[in-house]
Amino acid sequence: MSVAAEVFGLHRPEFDPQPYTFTICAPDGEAAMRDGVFRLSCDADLRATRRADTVIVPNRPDPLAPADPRVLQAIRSAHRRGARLVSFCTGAFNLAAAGVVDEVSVACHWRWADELRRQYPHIDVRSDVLYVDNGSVASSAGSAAALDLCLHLVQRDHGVIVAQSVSRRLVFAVHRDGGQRQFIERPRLAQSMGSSDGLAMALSWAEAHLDLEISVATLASRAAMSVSSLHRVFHTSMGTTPLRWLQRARVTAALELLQSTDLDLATVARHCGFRTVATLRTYVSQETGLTPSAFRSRWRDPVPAG
DNA sequence: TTTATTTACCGCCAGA
DNA sequence: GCTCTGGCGGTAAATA
Repeated sequence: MSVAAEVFGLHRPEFDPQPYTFTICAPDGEAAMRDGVFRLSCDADLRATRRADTVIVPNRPDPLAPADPRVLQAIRSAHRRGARLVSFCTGAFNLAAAGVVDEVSVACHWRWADELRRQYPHIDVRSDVLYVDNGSVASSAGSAAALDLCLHLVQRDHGVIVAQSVSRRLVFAVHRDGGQRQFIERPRLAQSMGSSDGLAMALSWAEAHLDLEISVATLASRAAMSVSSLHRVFHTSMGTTPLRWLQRARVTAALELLQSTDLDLATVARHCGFRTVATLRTYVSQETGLTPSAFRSRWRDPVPAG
């Protein structure tokens, strides 16, 4: 709940109009939070979901207890009229109970994934990723993953500049891709030899020098380890590969330049380490579904709407 | 969009 | 015997 309030509910004087209007609602205007540790009272009841573009379903206090039928009805109604549904953590139980994720994958906190599968065996439950965005329904694992999902949604709604502004205000250093693992394991190598510092320095260096041609071998050399070890460390600690990490860093930088400058595509490509505009186009399209020019046209206006 | 080339990934193995 | 590392080679993916 606090993640949603922080990202979507906070007043942001840097934007006019505000990117979002935010309302907390609950049956009877009250809800038990954090397994009943405290109760939240709010001004709105579930009728507020009838006009929302996005309905966020935070964690359910007790996934083993029956869901509140009024909440399920509100979720179904919102889904029917085309509102976007978002769940955090055990909120996935409510989406499943409402029958709105029968056809799509749903992410859930790893601790509750087996129970969700047991209760709803026909649903594709993802406990290995941070979040899943199916367009009309998005779901995430625990609280930190919820933050990743929220920033992903802000970027989808308002572009990379607004998302980065929100991220900075949160002092949230790195937005993680949804496909990354829920578990971040610290490699024993890093603990014993301090090589995590080497890796961190290598990644910092790469982010500061994206205009250079950086190969996996270069990254490995900067991190003072072999290519084989680099692959292992990436797989274990981040659930991705060196190249995929590098590509994401390049695309993020490119989107920022597209949105905040008038640089021509060749210059943007060069600044971000894409050797040709065609390569830039491929990755921007992959990430956003838009060509670089279309992305720029879509987000060039710094004042967000809606 | 297609094609050829380069590079990355990953499983396996041997050595420390 | 276990863990970690680095190299090799086949396959897949990326890139020009």
